[in-house]
Amino acid sequence: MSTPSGDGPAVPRPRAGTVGIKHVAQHAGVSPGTVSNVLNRPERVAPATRARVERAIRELGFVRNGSASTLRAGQSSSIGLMILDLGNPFFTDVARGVEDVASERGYAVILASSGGSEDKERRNLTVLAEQRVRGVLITPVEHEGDHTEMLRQRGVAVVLLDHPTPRANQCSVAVDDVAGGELAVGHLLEQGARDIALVTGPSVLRQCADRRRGAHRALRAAGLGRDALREITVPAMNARGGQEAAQRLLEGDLPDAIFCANDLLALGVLRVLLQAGVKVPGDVTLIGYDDIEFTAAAAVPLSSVRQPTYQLGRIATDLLLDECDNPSEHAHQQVMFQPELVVRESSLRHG
Amino acid sequence: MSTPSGDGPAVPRPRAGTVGIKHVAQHAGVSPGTVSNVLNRPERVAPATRARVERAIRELGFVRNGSASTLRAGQSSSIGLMILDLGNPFFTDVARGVEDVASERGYAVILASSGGSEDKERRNLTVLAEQRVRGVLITPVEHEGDHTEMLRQRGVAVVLLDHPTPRANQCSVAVDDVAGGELAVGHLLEQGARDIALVTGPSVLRQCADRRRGAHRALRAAGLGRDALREITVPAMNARGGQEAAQRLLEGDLPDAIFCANDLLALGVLRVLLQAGVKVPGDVTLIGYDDIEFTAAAAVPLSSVRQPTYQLGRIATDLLLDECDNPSEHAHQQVMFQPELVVRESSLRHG
DNA sequence: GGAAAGGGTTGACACGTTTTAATGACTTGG
DNA sequence: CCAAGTCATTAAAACGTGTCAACCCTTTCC
Repeated sequence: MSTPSGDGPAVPRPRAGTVGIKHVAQHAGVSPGTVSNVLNRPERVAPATRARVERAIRELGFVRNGSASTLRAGQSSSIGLMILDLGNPFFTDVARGVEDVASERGYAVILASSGGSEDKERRNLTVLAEQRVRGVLITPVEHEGDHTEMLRQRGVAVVLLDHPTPRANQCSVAVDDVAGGELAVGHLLEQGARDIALVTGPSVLRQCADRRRGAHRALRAAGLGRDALREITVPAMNARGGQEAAQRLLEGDLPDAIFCANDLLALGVLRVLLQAGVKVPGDVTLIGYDDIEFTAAAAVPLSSVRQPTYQLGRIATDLLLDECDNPSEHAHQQVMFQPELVVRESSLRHG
Repeated sequence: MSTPSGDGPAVPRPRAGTVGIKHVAQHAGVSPGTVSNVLNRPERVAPATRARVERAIRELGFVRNGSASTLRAGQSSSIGLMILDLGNPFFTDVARGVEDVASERGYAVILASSGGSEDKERRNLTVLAEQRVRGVLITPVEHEGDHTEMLRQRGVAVVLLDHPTPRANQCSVAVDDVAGGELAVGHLLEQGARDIALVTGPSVLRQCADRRRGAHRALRAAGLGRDALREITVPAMNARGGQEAAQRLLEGDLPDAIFCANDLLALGVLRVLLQAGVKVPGDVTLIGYDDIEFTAAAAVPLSSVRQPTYQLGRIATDLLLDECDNPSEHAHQQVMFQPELVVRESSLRHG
C-alpha cells in the first residue's frame, strides 16, 4: 500500500533531497522522536514499530543529516588526521592504520595534508575545529605558535603522530629518530666511510633535526668531528629534492657515503648518481630512511631504517579514541618505538 | 524576565569550547546577526563595528560552528574525494590536483579511500551524504548497483574520476585505458615478444578490464590470437600482488614479455624476477602502467604508460565545482585524455 | 480490584547559525 | 524643514535532529 501524499501543511516538501526525520515519521505513522530512537537506540523501540520505521527509511531514501546531529550533540563522531605529505608512502601507510582502527570503532576519518606548510596546517586545523571533530591526530609542522593549543582548549583530544611531546598532558606516538640517524650513520662508518653527506629537508622539521642529531652522535662515538658531515638541505623531501641534492654533490668532490633523511630523497639521489655513471655502492654508499616498499625494488636495493608505520597509526588512533570515549579515566601516554636498521646492497662497501 | 547586570541567563555558559556567536555579540555589544554579517558579508558592516566584532572574536577564541552553518544553509562547502587506493601514488597525485583546485576556490576536501572494497565505498559515500557535501569526485569500484545514484537524486553533483561514464547526464574525466593497453602491448610486440603475460587485478575494475581489452586489440592488430596472452590475476594491485604473480610465473615457462596493469605490480614482479636470477630485459621484457615517480629509479628503469595524473584531478575538480556553483548553466562534459608510452630500459629487447 | 511498575511513545524544546523583513539613524534634495 | 532615500543594525524565524519529562497502556503484585 503506497500512501498517496496526503501531506498536511506541517510537512510541506517531501521532495527528494529533503527527506527528513519528520517525513519518515509521517510515512511510518509515528512521531519524529520515535524515528530518532530507531536510529540511535533501537533497543528502546518495539520490534514491530522499528520494522515499520526502517521500511519507511528505505522507501523514502532517508539519509540522516549529520550537521543537525552534530549540532545537537555538540560533537561529531569523526576524527581528523593531519599528515605532512600525501605523496610519501610512509604517511599513507600510517593513514591506513588510522583508518582501520577508526572504522572498527565507528569513527569517520577526515584526512588532510599540510604538505609541510605551516599555513595550510593552520587552515586545515581550523576546518577540523569548525567540523567539531572529536579528536585530531597530527604530525605537526614545527613552528613557534602551537596550532593544536586552540583545539585542546576547546576540548578536542589531540595526539601527536610521529612526534614526541615535551608536555605530559597529551599523548604522542613516535619513533626514536635520533637513534635512527645514529644507526644509519653508524652503519656507514662501520663500512669504512669517513666523508659523509647528509641530504635532508628543512631543519624546522623535527624528523630532519633529530636524524641529523643522531648522525652527529654516531660521528662523535667514532671519534670524528661534525666537519666529517657535509649537509645538503633541500626544500622538499621528495625524489625531486634528492635529484637536486645529487646534482649539487656532483659539482664537487663526491663523499664516501650519503645518508638521506628519507627514502624518497634517497631514490632521487640514486637515480642521478647512476645516470652520472657513479657506482653505488662501489664509489659511494647510500642509505635512506623509512624503508618504504619501493626501496627494495630500487635500481640498487636501498638500505634504510625501518619504522613500524602501520602500527604507528593504529596505536595513535587507539590512544586518541580512548581519550575521546573515556576522558576521565584516560591516562596520557608517550609511546616511543625503536627503529630498525635494514641493510641492503646500497650501503655495503664490500658487498 | 530582565537580565541582571552582567551575565544574564540568556547566555549561560561562556566557558571555553562553547563560545558561540551570541557570546561574541554580547562581548562586542552588538546583535548576533551583526556578528554573522561580519563573518559572511563583511562589506555590509561599518568598519568600526567590524573591528570591534573582530576583536571580540579573537579575544574569545571563537570558531564558527560548521554544523550549524551547514544545517542552516542546507549544504556544506566541502566536496568528497573517493579514490581506489591510498597506497598508489597515481591516486595521491590526483588527490593533490583536487586539493589544489578546491582550496583555490574555497572548498574543503574530504578524502576517503575505498581500497577497492564495494562495501567500504558504500559506507564512505553514506558518510559523505550525511555530511551534505556539495559534490563528490569518485573513482568507483565497479558493481551492479550504482552507489552514486543516491547522491545524484539528492542533488549532489558527481564527477567520475579516472572513469568514463556511459551516461550523458554527468561529467567524467578519464584516460583512454584501452589505448594505453594497446600502446603497451603493441610496444612489447614490436620488440619481438610473442608469448606475453598480463599481470592484472580483479577484472571488475574497469582499469584492469580496459587495459586488457587494449592488449587484446594490439594482439589482433599483429595477427595474433588471444591465446598469445597469458593472464595472471591477483587480488590486489600493489607490489605484493606483483610478487605473487611473478612467483606463479616462475613455476612454469617464463613468457617473453610481461605487461603489468600498473607500476606497483610491475615493481613487485621485477623484484622477484631479479632475485630469481632472471634478466630483465634480457630474458623477459617488462612494462608497467601509470608512470609513477618511482619507476624511473627502479632496479631496471621501468617502461610505462604515462597519464596526466595531476591534471586529471585539477580538471575533474573544475568540472565539479562548475556544476556546484552554477548548476543551471553547467553543461556536462566527458573528458578523455590520451595516454603516452614511456620507453625505458625494461622493455627494450636489444637495449 | 486497585495501586504500582514498567515499557513504549510522544511533544516540545534546544543546539548555533543564517536570513529576512523591519527598525532606527543619518543624509540628501526640494 | 520635511519627504525620501541610504545605510547599519536588529529581532525573530527557520534549518533537522536528539533528549527528556510526561504520558498512555498493559501487566504485575498484594
